[in-house]
Amino acid sequence: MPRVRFAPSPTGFLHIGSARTYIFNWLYARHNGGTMILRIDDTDVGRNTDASLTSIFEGLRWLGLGWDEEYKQSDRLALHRSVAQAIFEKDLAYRDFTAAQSGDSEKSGAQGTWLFNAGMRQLSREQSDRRAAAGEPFALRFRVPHDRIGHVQFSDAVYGDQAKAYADIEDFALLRSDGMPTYHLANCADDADLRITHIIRGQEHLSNAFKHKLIFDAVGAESPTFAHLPLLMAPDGMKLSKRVHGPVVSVTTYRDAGFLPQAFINFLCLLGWSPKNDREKLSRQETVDLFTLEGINRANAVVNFTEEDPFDAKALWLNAEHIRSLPPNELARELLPFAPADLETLRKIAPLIQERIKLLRDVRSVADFFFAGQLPPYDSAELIPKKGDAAMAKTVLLKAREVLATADFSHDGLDAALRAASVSLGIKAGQMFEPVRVAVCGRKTAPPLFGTMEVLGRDTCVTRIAQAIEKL
RNA sequence: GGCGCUAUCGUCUAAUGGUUAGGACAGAGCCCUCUCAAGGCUUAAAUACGGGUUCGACUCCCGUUAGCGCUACCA
Repeated sequence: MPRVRFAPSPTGFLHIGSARTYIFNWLYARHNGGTMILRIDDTDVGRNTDASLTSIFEGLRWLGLGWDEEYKQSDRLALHRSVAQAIFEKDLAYRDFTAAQSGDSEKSGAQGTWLFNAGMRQLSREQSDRRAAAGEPFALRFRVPHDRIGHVQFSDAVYGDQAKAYADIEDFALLRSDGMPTYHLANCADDADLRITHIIRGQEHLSNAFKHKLIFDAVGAESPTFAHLPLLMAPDGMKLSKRVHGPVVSVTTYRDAGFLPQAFINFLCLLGWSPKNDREKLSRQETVDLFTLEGINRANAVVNFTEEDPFDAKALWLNAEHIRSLPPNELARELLPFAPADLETLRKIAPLIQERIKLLRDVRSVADFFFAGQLPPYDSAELIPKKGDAAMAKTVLLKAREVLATADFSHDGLDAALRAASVSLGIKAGQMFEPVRVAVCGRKTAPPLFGTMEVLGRDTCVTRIAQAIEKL
């Protein structure tokens, strides 16, 4: 039984890259009948915030992909320290009394990789114990066997065989001088303890995986299978980041704009993974059925957003697709938080706007005239039909008012009545409908006229037409 | 700088070494039509570059270039 985990650190809002990582883990678990674990990696006390914790839970709850077990790393410090101690006892780690580097260091300009701080590796145990006992602060570093010829190696489920020479891996820290575990240690200690079988995470960790392999080996734990995911990039070519790209990459931005969770999930899945059969629009169950690690590709994927347009066109299209395939009553329910109307009204409106909105929030602009008691002001020139003039508009509206007073107010009844009216006026049907549409909706582009009028009802329609006549 | 990873239309992607390099979104055009959509049809658009290997390379190998990641007592 596979056991997978999503391990966010609560240092910022949940962004779409993290959401995708969660989704892939969840999909893998569900496809294989495994266990999905949520673990909050909160060992960086200084950067943790409650707001981001809230954001993570809110985002995940919205996705609606539940997890089976939940942990918090800060509850597990004793485990981390005991693992560190065990590694130290085996002499696979040593105390480093060098003060922490401050700021961005010079080493990026150096000739090679920094491997360790001089003098600390070969400190005798006695010396080390003495200085520690004297209260001198130290970091605990992993003793990478630099002198050994050979490589750390593992096979990544996505990127294939990986190898890195011992000589190229620096003595990374396990424990900070304040005694807190580093990411590497806490991460591996927990993964081993929770018996994680597959680590599915962003490719930024591919290089870290060598260190992790070293830790797993040091504690005698079987190394989980690694599956690294290609990164999500911004159109500017940079890795997606909360810091530089802001709320456009926040999950809640998508939620608040009116994405359906499944559409959002669908979009994210297609970034870096393909079902290989040209399928694009997928239901949750289809995605679970189709998902495999083999379908994941290796190249980074760009999320095409801009400042003016925060959403990738494909995401929008997928959302529209999912909206269109919803039963109207369900769409009405989804619309409820976005529209100033009750469910009953929305049920009537939903079929009219279903194929006209890309985001749930579009209901406010597309169906505004259903909600407003009084139409917002519009230019009376709008009432003039194609190849017509103000006089024609007036004639049309007068006739419409007359006909509508008694017409059967159903789609077909209205269709018949208004077409008949256009015939009796000797004008084209379109010239008849246009002024009526503007009078009733307040603008030229709107959902189909008869269905709209049916929902609006006789009183509202007749009143609005009368008001339009006033304007002419 | 070192190490690692990657490279197919603008974007997401497909292609047991043999296809006219396919699909989708976005773009353009046409049709349908009471407007707007939706739908249908058409169109434009790609294998980063250079070498190999092979009868044959998007596919395998090498190099170049470019991008990304890691190189912290962040994760």
